Amino acid sequence: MAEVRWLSDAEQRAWRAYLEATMLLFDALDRQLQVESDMPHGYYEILVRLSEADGRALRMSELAATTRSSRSRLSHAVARLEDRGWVRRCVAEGDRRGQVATLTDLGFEVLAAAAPAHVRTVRAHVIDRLTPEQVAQLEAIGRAIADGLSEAT
Amino acid sequence: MAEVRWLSDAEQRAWRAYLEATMLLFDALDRQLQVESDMPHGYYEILVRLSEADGRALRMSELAATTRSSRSRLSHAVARLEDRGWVRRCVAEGDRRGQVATLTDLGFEVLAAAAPAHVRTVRAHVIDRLTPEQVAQLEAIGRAIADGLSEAT
DNA sequence: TCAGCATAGTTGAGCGCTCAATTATTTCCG
DNA sequence: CGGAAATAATTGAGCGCTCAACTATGCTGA
Repeated sequence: MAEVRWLSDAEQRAWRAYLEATMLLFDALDRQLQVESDMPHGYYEILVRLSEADGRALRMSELAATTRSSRSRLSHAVARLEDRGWVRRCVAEGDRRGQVATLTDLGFEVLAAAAPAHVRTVRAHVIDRLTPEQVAQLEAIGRAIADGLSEAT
Repeated sequence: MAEVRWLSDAEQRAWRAYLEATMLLFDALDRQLQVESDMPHGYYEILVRLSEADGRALRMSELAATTRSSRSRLSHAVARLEDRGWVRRCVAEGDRRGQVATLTDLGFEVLAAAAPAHVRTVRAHVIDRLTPEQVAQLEAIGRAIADGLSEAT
């Protein structure tokens, strides 16, 4: 094992600030969505991605890719969304292994009802607390980190 | 309900980049710690905070505050850490309602063994992918968000 | 052609977290 | 003082996620 390059003070402060912010933020987002719309943040993400897709439908694997979640996580989640009638699954044309998840009208309505309060929460805790420059910086930083983690194909 | 101020394109991109990065990152951190040190990231955080405290001990409520976790979460977590022999609990002097969690020698060793690989992971996925300026920006952004969420006393 | 491997997705056990309820102790103040 | 409220922490039910194992279908080449 090579030497460990510990974090400098500045790096440590940045890392901890990011961790702290993210922890508090994710808890807050989850709570807001849970209380006001009866769904965890992960479900909201799934509904959003489906709502943006052609025909409001996506293959399970595509949906897993865009939501950055494992196949297993998605399977469990979509199963529950289906129970609620927010999403419907059917076999994909041309590949009977595949499943296509489709957002139902009810699912779309639920999403439309949840979105305003969710966006307000994101604004209140993140966007509106940052300068436009910081918003741009956050995008660049996020991209740098995400790209590094994505390339692990 | 007031009008909704939806996110602009730039805001949307920043928010999604941050979400994506954080999702991938937290999954990666959790997996690394789980595989190499048999603990979730949350447990690591608890061990770190205890190791930095005077006498390697903290009141449950202080530990909850510094790790930004609920009392309930912490109770469950410390119960498991105690089962593993990494932490010990005893009643606080002067207030028999309180409990003091103390890092055991074994717990300290486990933390010391886990730390190098964890720090390498944080470097590889975050710090070393950012410029020093970006590290400073991340701290400022993190602080802005965390401060907003903390003030909800 | 068909065996072997790859791909798509599901399933169940086990764990950590949330919420609400609960226990135990201390503080406040009429 | 003594009862009510505040504080400290735990507990258990329920849910979402991970991992590993599994089913089912498609592809590929000797």
